[in-house]
Amino acid sequence: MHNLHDDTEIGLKMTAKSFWETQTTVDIAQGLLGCLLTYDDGQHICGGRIVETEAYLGEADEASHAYQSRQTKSNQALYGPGGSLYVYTMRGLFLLNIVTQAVHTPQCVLIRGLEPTLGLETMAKRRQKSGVALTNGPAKLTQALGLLTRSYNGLYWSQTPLKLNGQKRLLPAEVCVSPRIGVPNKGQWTQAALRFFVSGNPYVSKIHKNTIDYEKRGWQ
DNA sequence: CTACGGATGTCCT
DNA sequence: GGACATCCGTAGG
Repeated sequence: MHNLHDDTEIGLKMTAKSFWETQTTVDIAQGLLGCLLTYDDGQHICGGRIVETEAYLGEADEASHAYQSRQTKSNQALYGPGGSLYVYTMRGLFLLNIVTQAVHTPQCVLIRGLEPTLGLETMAKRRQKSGVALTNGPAKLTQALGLLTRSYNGLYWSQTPLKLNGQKRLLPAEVCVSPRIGVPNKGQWTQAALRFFVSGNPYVSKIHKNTIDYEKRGWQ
């Protein structure tokens, strides 16, 4: 993640195309940890710090929707430019990914966990839950944010009601790495260390309770 | 904590 | 028509 930290007298420049297209997807997945993500559904602005991500590595990756260059109407956005959104639905739920790399290189980062900082009441109302269950999963956080549409699928993130800010990024004290969640029977791609999370943060999905850092929540 | 079943859109035959 | 999917909630040990 070398060049993530370099231009950070003012933080990460996520509006720059080069942020998404000149670094590896793995570096971007790690670099997004600690960045602020918010969404305005027109009524309320909600959001928080990204605490968990996964990298999906395109044609070669058996877990990727673009495995073997698969191209369908619903995964088309993966083939777009870095920094555009890939919103995927499964079982009636919405999952938020950000495309990485240049056009026709269908890689992305899945946002899996958020530490809420903005609009907590609204998110609790939408989720009918409180505490970590607000945003400790990829479909939980889209429900909390109110991002329940695919209308921004394929658009560059800054042209949508979604905001990403790496300029006041919190730094993880330690980044943990593990296999991705929900990728069974895919050989080395099931095992691949492509999930990244803030060690000890309570909003990481499926975190072991005895590893939670209640004091600093994994931040420096 | 683990295990299962729900509920739903998309793709392919 | 059927299989399956980047999941979630809850029941039960």
